[in-house]
Amino acid sequence: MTHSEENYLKVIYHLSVVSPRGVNTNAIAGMIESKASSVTDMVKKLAEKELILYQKYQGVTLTEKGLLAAKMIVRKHRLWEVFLVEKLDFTWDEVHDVAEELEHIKSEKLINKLDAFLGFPTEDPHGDPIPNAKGEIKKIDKQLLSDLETGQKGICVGVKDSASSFLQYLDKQQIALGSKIEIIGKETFDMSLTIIVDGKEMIISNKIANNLFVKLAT
Amino acid sequence: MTHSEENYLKVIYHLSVVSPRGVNTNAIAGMIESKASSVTDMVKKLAEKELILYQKYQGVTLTEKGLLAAKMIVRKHRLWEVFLVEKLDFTWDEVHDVAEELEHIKSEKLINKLDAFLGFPTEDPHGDPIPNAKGEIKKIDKQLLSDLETGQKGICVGVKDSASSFLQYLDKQQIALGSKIEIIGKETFDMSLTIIVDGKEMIISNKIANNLFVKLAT
DNA sequence: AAATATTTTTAGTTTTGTCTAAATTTTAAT
DNA sequence: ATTAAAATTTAGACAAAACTAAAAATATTT
Ligand SMILES: [Mn+2]
Ligand SMILES: [Mn+2]
Ligand SMILES: [Mn+2]
Ligand SMILES: [Mn+2]
Repeated sequence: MTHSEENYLKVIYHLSVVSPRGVNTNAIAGMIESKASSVTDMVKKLAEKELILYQKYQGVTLTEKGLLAAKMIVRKHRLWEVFLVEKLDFTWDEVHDVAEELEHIKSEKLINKLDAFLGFPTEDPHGDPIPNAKGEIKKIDKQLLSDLETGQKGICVGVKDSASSFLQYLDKQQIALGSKIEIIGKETFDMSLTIIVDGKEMIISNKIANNLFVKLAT
Repeated sequence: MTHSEENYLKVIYHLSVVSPRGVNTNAIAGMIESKASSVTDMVKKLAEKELILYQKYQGVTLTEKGLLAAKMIVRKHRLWEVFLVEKLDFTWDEVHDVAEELEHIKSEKLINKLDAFLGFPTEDPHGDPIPNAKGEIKKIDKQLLSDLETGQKGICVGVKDSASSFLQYLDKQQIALGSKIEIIGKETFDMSLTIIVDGKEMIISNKIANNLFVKLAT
């Protein structure tokens, strides 16, 4: 599989979460940063290789084979992110672009040895699950902070968006994975939240709350 | 720079050692495993980018810029080889192909952090020198085992060829970097050598002796 | 020095992955 | 049910990196 084919497969995999009944050409083009016509071409090739099911005008879905291949790319991406943060002292906002390149290195032995070296981590630095060598993913019990009610408490376990500007904002506010968050107020006008993060009170916008995953604390 | 351009540059760099007055089209084609006509095309592109000097029919030489770029690729290749052996427990015959891919990852920060993580190694698992971040290379005092006289002793410090079949042969004979080698006899007919490796006597062919580097022990 | 062999370059194709512009199909709105 | 809008596909083109076959330049023999 080429570099480009792998990128398409991964994007289709991610889009499948929200569009399980078929991923659109345009959505793929948006993620890959290419044009719809280019997507049509590539999608035909992937269908030819039986990695996806493609019906003209109806969008695409991954086959079993394509799903496993996509998971293996995601596995590599996330393991490399763990390596960069844990071993090379990268910050969580610096790792994504490098991992985008590293995920294409073709060596099963490499990735399995890396996995062992890192102690078989189950989550990456952004709280996303890492598929194991068989492609199995441990379901993480989490929900968006924006879905919590006033008075509820949770522990920050992941980010939905991992744009570096967002991650750097979180660093500045001292919000990290593991932080205890309690909601003490909701503004109905703009849906902004007043929260207490590890004892410190602050106000965050709805957009922030919409991109933070928490595990509900009872 | 593309993947392919980097491979050409690296090959030209290696061939420059034996052909400092200009590397031939055919020699490059042999190493890249492509055809002379393809080399001509690529060589024009590299000259256009001022990475090499190219005169029709006269071979190519690296510019300062091209030399530094080539050294950075070699640096990455060898640091990744050290990583694979030291941290992921690969054997020295398994690392080259993976490093061929890893050497193209584009991140200065990554390679310098990797360098630090590995403790700034100066040689790779095959005894080849690793250029530092400035492109400086520590000259290693070594010579071919085949150039030693009967009675001389040395310590194995590197291999000239690093084909996995050769490396596996060395493993089988328990010859490794650091082994003490003494020449106790030379056969004039086929230039085979009788040697003592860490106390163990054995016979090796001229081809083996021609691919082993030793540091002379006084 | 001329003839021959070798090396290198040019010319013309191919494949991969992209693009623009036009045509087609599907979806949404009157 | 038409019509308008949006999404998707087709057609044709291009750049990168490879190839084969033929032409040109250089090197080697006789
Ligand atoms: Mn990422
Ligand atoms: Mn991640
Ligand atoms: Mn190598
Ligand atoms: Mn090496």
